[in-house]
Amino acid sequence: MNKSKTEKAPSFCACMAMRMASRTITKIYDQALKPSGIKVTQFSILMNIKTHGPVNISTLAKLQHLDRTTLVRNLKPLEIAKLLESVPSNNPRERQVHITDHGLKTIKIALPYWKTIQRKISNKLNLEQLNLLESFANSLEDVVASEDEAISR
Amino acid sequence: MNKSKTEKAPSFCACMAMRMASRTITKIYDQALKPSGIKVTQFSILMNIKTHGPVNISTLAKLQHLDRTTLVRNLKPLEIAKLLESVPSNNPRERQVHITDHGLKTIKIALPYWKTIQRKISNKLNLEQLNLLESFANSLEDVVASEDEAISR
DNA sequence: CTGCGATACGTGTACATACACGCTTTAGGG
DNA sequence: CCCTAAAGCGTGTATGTACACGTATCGCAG
Repeated sequence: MNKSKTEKAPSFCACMAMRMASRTITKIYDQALKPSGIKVTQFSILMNIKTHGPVNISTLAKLQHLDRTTLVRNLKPLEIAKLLESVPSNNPRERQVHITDHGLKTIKIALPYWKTIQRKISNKLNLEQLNLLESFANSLEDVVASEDEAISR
Repeated sequence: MNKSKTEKAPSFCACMAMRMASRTITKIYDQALKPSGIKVTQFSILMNIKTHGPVNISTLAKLQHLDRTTLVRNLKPLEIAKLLESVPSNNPRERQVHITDHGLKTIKIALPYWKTIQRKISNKLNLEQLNLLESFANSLEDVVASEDEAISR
């Protein structure tokens, strides 16, 4: 309490704070979405595909700022559950992922639950904080970019 | 841009924004820590054990706001790498986890890399944002608590 | 002493995440 | 036409994450 500044053993880690917050909020959303049978990550994928029509996997990964190979794995359970389909396209080296009727139905079920928890969270954290979250992520992207430059240089 | 308010199709999801930011910042930290051979999650565990002396697993999990069973898995690679040890204690139902010399050495190597990236991030995002991150996580904990009440009631 | 709730731990299962690698195909320069 | 760079995809491996379940021990009420 009486340490002036700049000293202090390192304890607070921005990354771990972020991860902690991520874990916590994920648990909240997953809990809220439970009646729909899908998790928030899956809900997000379905919404993205619904919005951006049939897309190939790489594009979808970029949309979600997600590693492509991660997305490939994440699609698996959704395909098995018949919530979406991935079919070969004209270009034989790419596959088009599109949502099924079952997927649309599931979204319709999940949406009210999502809205409710989204509202609850938005009340708890004010809007500035939420917007800040986006700018936060964007700022971080910048850091990544500059790191990449440093490497390729 | 000209939509007044309250309308707008749902697109921004607080949870997914958080997860995205978490993925991004994790990648940055892991990249920075690469020369030390450990990831930021592992660095965090080692630091916690070093700071809080030998602790049992449940306590450590609470410290990290992490599910206990998750921590059990996360300890595995660290034990295999001999960075820490988990030994039975007087109380036969609990194990004491303590850091090894090799673990201490690894921390010493990793620390400067951690400090550098932490500083870089702190410059990019101002301090208020970082503090806000903590309050953010705490606010979320409140939501979890109230949800739990709602269930047990 | 017996039984029961609370404490502490681990595993099975399933999903999320990303890096290293390898494969196929396409487009374009020579 | 050939060859190479780039685009697109998937898998092996390893870690992170949490829930459901089961096991063992302790402390204590009766």
